[in-house]
Amino acid sequence: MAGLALAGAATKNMPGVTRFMDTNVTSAPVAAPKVGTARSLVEAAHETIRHEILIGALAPETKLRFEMLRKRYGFGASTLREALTRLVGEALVTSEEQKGFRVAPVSIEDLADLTRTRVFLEKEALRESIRCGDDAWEGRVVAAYHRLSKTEARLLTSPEIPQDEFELRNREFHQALISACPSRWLNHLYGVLFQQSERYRRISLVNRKVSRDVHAEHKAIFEAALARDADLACRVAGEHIERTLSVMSKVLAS
Amino acid sequence: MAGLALAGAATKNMPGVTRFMDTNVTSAPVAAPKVGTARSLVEAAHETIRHEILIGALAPETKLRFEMLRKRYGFGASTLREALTRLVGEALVTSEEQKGFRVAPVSIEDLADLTRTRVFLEKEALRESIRCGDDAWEGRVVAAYHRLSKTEARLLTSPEIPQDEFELRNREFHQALISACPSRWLNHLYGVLFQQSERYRRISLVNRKVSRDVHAEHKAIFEAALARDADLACRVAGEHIERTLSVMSKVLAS
DNA sequence: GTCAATAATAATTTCGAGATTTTTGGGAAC
DNA sequence: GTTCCCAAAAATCTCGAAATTATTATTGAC
Repeated sequence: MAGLALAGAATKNMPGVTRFMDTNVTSAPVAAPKVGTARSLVEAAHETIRHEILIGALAPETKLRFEMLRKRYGFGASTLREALTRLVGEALVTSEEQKGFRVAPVSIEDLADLTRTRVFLEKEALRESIRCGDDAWEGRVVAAYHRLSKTEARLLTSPEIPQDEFELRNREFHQALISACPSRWLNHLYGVLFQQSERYRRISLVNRKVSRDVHAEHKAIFEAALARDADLACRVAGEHIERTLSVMSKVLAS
Repeated sequence: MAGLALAGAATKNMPGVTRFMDTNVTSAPVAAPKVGTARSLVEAAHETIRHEILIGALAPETKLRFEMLRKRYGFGASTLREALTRLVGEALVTSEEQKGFRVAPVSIEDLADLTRTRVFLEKEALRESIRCGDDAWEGRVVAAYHRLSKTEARLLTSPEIPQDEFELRNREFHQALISACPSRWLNHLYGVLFQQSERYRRISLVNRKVSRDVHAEHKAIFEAALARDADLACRVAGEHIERTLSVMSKVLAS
């Protein structure tokens, strides 16, 4: 019964790894991790749909019908349901009882509120991080800044391709900056807001180049943080975020 | 087929309302809402388990096995799964892939961090609320304060019974205070933290009387808010929360 | 006696079917 | 022309079973 189960049921329970390679029956345990390193189908579905929402492939307020999602991604109803529930917790999806799920709406008002709140949290977290940061923290910041700079330089020459990579490096840099803040809750809440901002950035910057000198802004934050000048770092970081808001608002309004 | 479905399947899909009254077959649409006004079984399960966690009936770090939950509450596996996923989003439950769900742990460190962060958010929200509050806001605050005072008075004479009611009034009062804050995000994040605090309060105060004069503290916040003295209100509210922390920490440490 | 390998057990994860609710569209009454 | 009602269709919600994974118990070797 073991052999039977292995062959026929690989597509039943196992995560994306096995699910996406069902052409032959070989039990090769090799990795074909279409979606990161998901350890369950729910996690794979969660990551997939989250990504689709973040990049705008699933537009705001799109009705998320199970039939559509089933055909598009191949997950079962219960799996999709739980993945969507997770996304509701991250405020990327809204749900109304008996009426299903929708991609969370966007608006200029929400973006302004989100940005304001994010600046409020980031300033506090950054101040604490600068106060508490040790050598390991400095190392993380330097490393993240270096990787971000590389990606930014690459964007100048081949601007279109590595949008996902830029988002990743950008998030890593910002999270490295506040990673020495000892408050778990502040970190957690900031993460939620940052992801929301990421979505607005992706929606706004579809097929657009970054016009202003983002690299210079990152450099200013980086240097202020390493110099342990909390006041300066907070001011520069706040201006950085609000300048981003300004650009995004204009795009959204158009 | 309609009649058949109505009789036999009342326990299948409908929310707690019908689920908990399956003795007779009358189609009386009356309400017997055991769990609030849940519109689906998932919502009923969510509210039920959340309440059990908040009051400590499900102790921190308890393993939440589906078999146990199924027998205890009568919900199906998928329903329970989604309810637990919602609770993960509220940080009342933790989950580890392939290893199931647990009631979120508690610790003095987490309580301290939670309280600090909550004070940080509450001060900002309260300041904004006082700045933007109109007559309707004042009305809500007066009403909530009045109801809370009544409940507090009742607690002095019959201290044990209405713990749930006190929590409800207390939450309504605190949320009324910041309800004029125009930031949806600040309100949302504050709600998450407040619920966490509620849990610590309930765990700490099991079978204990409130020793200090909580009513006087509420009164001070109330008067400062209505006087539109933001600085005073923030200071008093912060002291109120931190005094609560002090009591809870001692209980938790014992 | 300890440790590793293996079988048995228990728990989680996933899917598909069945049931209910919501939505939609046509038709009659006013 | 508008409104209301009812039937049909589509979508959501729920459950139980099947399958995989994790955990525990047992056996054998060193």
